[in-house]
Amino acid sequence: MGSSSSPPDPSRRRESSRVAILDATLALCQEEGYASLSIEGIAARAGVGKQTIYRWWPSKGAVLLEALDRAASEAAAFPDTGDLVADMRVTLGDIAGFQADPGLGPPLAALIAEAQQDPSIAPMMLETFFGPRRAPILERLRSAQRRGEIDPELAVEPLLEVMLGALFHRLLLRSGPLDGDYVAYVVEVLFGGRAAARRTAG
Amino acid sequence: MGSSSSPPDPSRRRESSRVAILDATLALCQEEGYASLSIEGIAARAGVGKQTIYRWWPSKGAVLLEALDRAASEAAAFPDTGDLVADMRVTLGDIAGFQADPGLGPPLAALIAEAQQDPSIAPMMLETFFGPRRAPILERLRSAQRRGEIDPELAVEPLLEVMLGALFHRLLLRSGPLDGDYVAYVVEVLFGGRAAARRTAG
Amino acid sequence: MGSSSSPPDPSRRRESSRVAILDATLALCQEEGYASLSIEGIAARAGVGKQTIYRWWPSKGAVLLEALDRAASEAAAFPDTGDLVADMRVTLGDIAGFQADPGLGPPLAALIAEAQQDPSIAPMMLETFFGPRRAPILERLRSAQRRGEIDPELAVEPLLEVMLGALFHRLLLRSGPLDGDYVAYVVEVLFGGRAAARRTAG
Amino acid sequence: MGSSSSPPDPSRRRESSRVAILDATLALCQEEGYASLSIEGIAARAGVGKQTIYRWWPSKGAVLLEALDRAASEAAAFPDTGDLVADMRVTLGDIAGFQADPGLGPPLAALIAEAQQDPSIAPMMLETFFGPRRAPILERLRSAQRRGEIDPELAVEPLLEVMLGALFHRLLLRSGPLDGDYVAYVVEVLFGGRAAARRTAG
DNA sequence: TAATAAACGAGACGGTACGTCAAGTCTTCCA
DNA sequence: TGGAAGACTTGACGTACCGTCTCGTTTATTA
Repeated sequence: MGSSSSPPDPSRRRESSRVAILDATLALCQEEGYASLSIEGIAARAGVGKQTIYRWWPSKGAVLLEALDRAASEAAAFPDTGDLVADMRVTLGDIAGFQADPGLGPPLAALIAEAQQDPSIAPMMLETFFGPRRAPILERLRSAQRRGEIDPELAVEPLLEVMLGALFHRLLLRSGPLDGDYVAYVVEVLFGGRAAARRTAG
Repeated sequence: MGSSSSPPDPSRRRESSRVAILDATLALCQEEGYASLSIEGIAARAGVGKQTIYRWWPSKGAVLLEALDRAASEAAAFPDTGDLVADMRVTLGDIAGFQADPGLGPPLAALIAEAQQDPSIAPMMLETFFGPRRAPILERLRSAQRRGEIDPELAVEPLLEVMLGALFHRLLLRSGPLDGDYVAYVVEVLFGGRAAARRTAG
Repeated sequence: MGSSSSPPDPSRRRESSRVAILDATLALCQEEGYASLSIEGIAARAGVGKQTIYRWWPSKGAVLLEALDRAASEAAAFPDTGDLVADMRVTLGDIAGFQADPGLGPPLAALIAEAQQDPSIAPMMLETFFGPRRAPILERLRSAQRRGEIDPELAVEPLLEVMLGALFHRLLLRSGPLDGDYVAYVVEVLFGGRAAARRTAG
Repeated sequence: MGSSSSPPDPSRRRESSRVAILDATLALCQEEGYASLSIEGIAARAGVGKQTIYRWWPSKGAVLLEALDRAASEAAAFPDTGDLVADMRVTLGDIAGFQADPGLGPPLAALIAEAQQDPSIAPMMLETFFGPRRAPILERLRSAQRRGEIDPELAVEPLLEVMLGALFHRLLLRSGPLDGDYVAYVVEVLFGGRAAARRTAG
């Protein structure tokens, strides 16, 4: 018996097709929306056979993930001026700007959406896309702990989840604009203690 | 000439079909996942014609929204003991429990996902599903402001977005468990000021 | 148990609805063709409930049969001048004229077509529609036999079938025009002996 | 821009699917009748996707036409013994036998019926199905003219229409059996001059 | 410098679901 | 209580894509 097909040889892969597919995917997603994105449509737009897509990507979401990752390659700013509130405003502002970009936010939202249906997407997204982008922010939070700006006992990963979750709420539920005011609000509430219950006030 | 089709008369609607459709929708979504949920499948399971679904709901997502709303009718707890941190832990804990429920969380996540593709879902969801459930929490936050537990100048709607966004992050990205520890963390960070930059410490 | 429904009482039938249905049926058939004729469309055009049609007619074809019968009530000419060839030319010409009428031929063809699918139509058509119209022609053929114009041993019913079949060929297969030339040809070949093999010629 | 879809490439066509579709079509038509014949049913019975049918045939009738043409490929007898009446009896008898066959007559009748609703069927039928089958009969009639058996001035195409129309009458209206007696009658009346008005008798 | 083997474009295939239309049945309300 | 209105279940329509499977055609090493 044996397996009927061997895995493809990456060294023979045609780079021009790969790029054409990624470009077509992002363009179609931006123009028509993820809902009407189809493998057939991508193949036609890229001038590529469907099999070439199926050969190299496991799913439609994986193609979009790579396309988005490629498009978002410009590094965000991760300043460390010593002022945590100010630095976080800049960093979160960059991320909010990405999400508010009409060409990038919707594909990202679509990808998060797709992850709900396709269980292979969520881990791929966390590792490939979010992981590398979050690492410097976690590092900035840890440096803040070392300087005593934040309680050193606090786990910083969930802190990042809260910060980004706040942005996701607006990205996914469209409950308001993803602008500087909202970013400032989130930073103020988290790092400025603005919502802190004044339990010892009395 | 006149319009070719008139809207259906709700007084002639058959309640038994409506309930069968909602039950079938939620059951199928729980059993097979939203990805393989289809109007055809719902109709078959409910013993109903497809047209009956198309007649009364604009989209698959709208059916699921109503089905989920119906299933989640039991009121969550909104205590007001005077201890904001403790009360928020209870309330957020209830919501996290809902999202962690394997029969309710995935459909909710699917609905948020669907809202990314179908722009009519997001507002419907905010008004029908989230709105009524959030109102008592907002009221609790305002009562906290009146008692001086929270800065009275602070807008409370975005505060709720931050709290719920933190849960959404785990619901949608599966970055960790939606348990009491996480809820306690979020409440502590927001209302306990645990992450507050100690700018005046020196 | 017993049958759940009793046959309707014809004395309570509303004549205005019957006429509206027949008018709508023929009009729709002429305007849009039999293929797109539907009970729903007839009911809507006639301002009548669908049930009213189902109550009084067994099938769509039966409605059209009655509608066509009603529209074709003007008697054709059945002369008996003593000249069989001339008389048949007039009579067949009348029938060909009916079939060539763009408002009457296509519905008749559609009815013959429908009879192929609905076995109750063919006998109904022969009795209701064709029977009364053919009787005077048969009578004319018999009078020709009595006068010695036709072999008295010959059965005349099949003779009529041959004559009308010739017209049906052009009606149904559109193999040529249903005009006076064709009628003259048919009459000549049948009653003029134009195609007769000249076996005794020598 | 250019047309959005190109015609399919016949060289890539799968013959096994074509045959399965034709077999399924004729079988279903014989078993259940043309009225309940559906593209869905054919596809299911043939183990084929619906698109494969839509790709290669323009309509349900066209599929049946090809199926019937395939089933009726055995050549009929076209003798030329010199005796026109006898030869025509054989030839017409063969055709009547085909039409009287319970597996072939009804599909042929259904096709003629379908041609009334679908205007593309009639010419297709005349060219593909009837044309080749009629050619040798026309040739036989012309040879009869050359021998003086028939008036050489007579157009033979309409003569064929009259002969076959006679059969169609019985096929479509079920006014009597399509047997040898009827065939003999028709041949006698046309070529034997049995119905000829004896205008010069007196 | 061929030969050769893989990836490629193209697209037909068996399927599933779409959203629409009409069939015939059943129920409600009106005159 | 007959009839208009129309919601209901059923089932077929023709379309869009799915993911798989050949086809010839590049393309880029290996012989």
